[in-house]
Amino acid sequence: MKSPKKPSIAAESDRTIDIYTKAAEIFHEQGFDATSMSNIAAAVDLTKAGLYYYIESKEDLLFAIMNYAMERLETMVIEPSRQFDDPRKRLESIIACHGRLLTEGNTAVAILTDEIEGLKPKHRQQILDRKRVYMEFVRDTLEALRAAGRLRDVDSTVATFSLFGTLLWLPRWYHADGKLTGDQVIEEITKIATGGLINDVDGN
Amino acid sequence: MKSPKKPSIAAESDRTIDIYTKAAEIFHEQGFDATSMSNIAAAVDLTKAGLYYYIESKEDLLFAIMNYAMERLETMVIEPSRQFDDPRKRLESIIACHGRLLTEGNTAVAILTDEIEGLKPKHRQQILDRKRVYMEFVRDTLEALRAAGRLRDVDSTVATFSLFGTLLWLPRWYHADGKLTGDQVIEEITKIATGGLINDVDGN
DNA sequence: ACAATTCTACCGACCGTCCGGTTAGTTAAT
DNA sequence: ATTAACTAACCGGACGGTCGGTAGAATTGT
Repeated sequence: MKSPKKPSIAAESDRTIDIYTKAAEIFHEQGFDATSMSNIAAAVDLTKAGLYYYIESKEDLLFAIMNYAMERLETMVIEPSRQFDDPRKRLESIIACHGRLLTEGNTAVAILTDEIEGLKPKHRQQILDRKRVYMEFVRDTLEALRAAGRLRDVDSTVATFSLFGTLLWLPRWYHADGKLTGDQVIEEITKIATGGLINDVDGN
Repeated sequence: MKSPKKPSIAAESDRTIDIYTKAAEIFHEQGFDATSMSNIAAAVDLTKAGLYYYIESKEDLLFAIMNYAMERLETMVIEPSRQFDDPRKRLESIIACHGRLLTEGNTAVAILTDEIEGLKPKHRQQILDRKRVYMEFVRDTLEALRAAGRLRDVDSTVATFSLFGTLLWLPRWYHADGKLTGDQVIEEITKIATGGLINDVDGN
């Protein structure tokens, strides 16, 4: 009766997901290199050998976390935002969805940026390729704005990186128990980012 | 006749400065934890033992680099920008000066953000305190804009972090041999950031 | 003037520790 | 009896750091 089937991303067991989640948190707090497998094992109440019953290697664990994070980005940011035809609405959706992933504590997504160097070249390239797709989705959105005469006179590549910088920095300073709620922070960031990009001559 | 006195930051020898510079570059490329002392030693044509003639410990080396970076931020960003009384000019100066430090390859400044966890708690707190001073300088500038009725309706803390995010992300994607020059990138970032913050109703 | 001494800038070899990962075996439930 | 889910003990290797020593330049004593 309790979770009879769990056809998640790759049919992982509950325990495996628990390990991924905890590992992502610890990687996020301490960094990949500074985290030992014993640290992770202890956090999920296992010995190191017990942990290796579930995973193949440290690098593989990181790769799995990053694949999960990319899958979240794609299904929780790109897909929902793609449904907006209006480029401004689409841009706002990207910021809000991505921001929400980060403020709601999806540490895996936060790791995506910081720990890429921990991957072997082949795995790294796979993740970078998927990130590139995301980046070009954002850039295309900006270019759609430009085509409609609604983008300020800014380079879309620099604009995309600027937006990413703002978003990627978010999990390093935002804490859920601060004076602003996650939704408030997202709204502020949306105001700032769109204000810097959108030509507001006709007020929409 | 050749450099008779060199009263630099702390009267360091040429060799020491060379070590700091090279170490900063390698830390920036590979990360602090992923860099071994032998790596650094080889990069400055020394053995590990020879390297330890100049430094006390790996952590101490990182601390020295970060102190140097903070000193650069203070003298090359805060001090020159403080001379502008007009808050908009001051904000633009902050972005331009900080951006220039990063595009001109001051790797030490780039490290400041990413490798804080490598420091011992006491040293880390010292650096964080100095960074806090910088952050409040930026926030005060935004509040001065607000007092003059020239800031959009945005939270100044979130705005400061957003700006920092954009700047701190810069050295991770900008390469000097790209299609845009450093100055062009800085100008674009300035447009985007100020556009998102400044209330342009009366055009200045 | 020159030998004796001291100092600067380094090196080869080594040490204890910790890490990622393995192996051989145990336990508990089917 | 078999299998899934572990554990205690261990391994090779890399790491940060140390130690004893030394070539050569600089300084000092006479």
